[in-house]
Amino acid sequence: MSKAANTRLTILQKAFELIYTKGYQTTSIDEIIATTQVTKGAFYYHFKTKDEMGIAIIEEILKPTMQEHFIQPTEASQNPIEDFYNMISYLLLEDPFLQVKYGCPVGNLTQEMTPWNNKFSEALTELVNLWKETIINSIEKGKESGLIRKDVVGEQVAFFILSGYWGIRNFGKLQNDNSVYLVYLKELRSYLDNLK
Amino acid sequence: MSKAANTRLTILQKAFELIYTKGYQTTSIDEIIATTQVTKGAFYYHFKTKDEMGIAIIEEILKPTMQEHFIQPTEASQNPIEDFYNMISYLLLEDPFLQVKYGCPVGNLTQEMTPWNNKFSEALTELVNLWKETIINSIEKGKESGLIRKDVVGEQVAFFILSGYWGIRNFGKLQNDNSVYLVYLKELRSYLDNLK
DNA sequence: CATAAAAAATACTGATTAGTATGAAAAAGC
DNA sequence: GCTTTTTCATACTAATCAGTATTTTTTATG
Repeated sequence: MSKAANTRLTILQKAFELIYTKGYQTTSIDEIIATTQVTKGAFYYHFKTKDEMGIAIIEEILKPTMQEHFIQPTEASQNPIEDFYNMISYLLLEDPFLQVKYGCPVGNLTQEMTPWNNKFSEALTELVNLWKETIINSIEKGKESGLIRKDVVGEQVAFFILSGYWGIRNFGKLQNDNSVYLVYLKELRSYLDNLK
Repeated sequence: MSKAANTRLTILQKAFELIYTKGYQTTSIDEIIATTQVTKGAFYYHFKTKDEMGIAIIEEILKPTMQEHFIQPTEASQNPIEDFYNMISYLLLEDPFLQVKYGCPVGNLTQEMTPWNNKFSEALTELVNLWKETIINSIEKGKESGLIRKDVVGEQVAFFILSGYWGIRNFGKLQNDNSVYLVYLKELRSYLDNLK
């Protein structure tokens, strides 16, 4: 990777960490360049505005991560119900980057940036739709293989699972204690079993 | 109500509206006093800091509203499952103040202010716990009256319902279209029926 | 009405914000 | 090596921010 490309990636990664923990609006460019040891000239060479950097974080950091961790595993799945549970459980309890008190990066950005910033809304919508469609496809496969009841509606379940995940992440932020995750997961288990 | 008390209440109400639509951090005191037609001297006579005003909004606007609209109706309920659905459905589709694109005021504040502001966390936790406990009590009553299965765990269901609500509110913000609510409500109906 | 206290008005401050103007260094192309 | 383009560095600006200092007006109380 060229030195310039490295500078750009460093900015994106460090900025993302700051934004995840502090929020987008309250993370200043001065703070970003201080922690990255990059000058303002360099920053504005790579990004025309702060928002352009924000979009780049979604496209170049969040999107690939989501592809790798959620989309591909789910697509390869043979047992949707088991894998939905494992996916959520992994995200809540085991993912090494995510922390209870900081919630879900995508959920946070959605809450903070919509409905005022169209660019953010579009980029985030694309991200979320990707995840949603993958879940729907997985449910359809499960219905064909007999693991899921035929009368289950994929879209409804997808929204229900993802909503619950975003919501419990918000509870986690509030309580800063992953015991809420454990309670939630028990009920998720029960809900998912009812799809069989 | 004295003129002073009226000034204070006006500030709280208008500030709350601004914060609901724009977010807390991005709503400035200058903006609040501009829309309320109140001077800075008056504002800082009533509130020592911006955060003190924020807490007052939670205590004096959000809390009474929640008491009136969610707590009392649920406590009076004879049929928990039906009333849970109606409560969520009302909030999503009928409440005259709430708007799809702005999400849930309590959820928004939680996302934005935790984990950095302890005062906010405490005030919001109190609010949410009130709601949660009311749901749990209602479930217990439902179990006694035979409307809900005995093996249902109240706390799990409470978290599941509230998480789903917060989450779908965030989806609403993202899509700015209440069709996501309709899809969500269908699955909620199905989930709740499984508690019988 | 007189006085004291409460309530509000005005003008300011220092810090922080995103973004810019300009020039210097580094890298690439020939 | 020379030139051009890319990449980065420094110093600045105008706007906005939460909060303060001070004074004036309004209200309550005797």
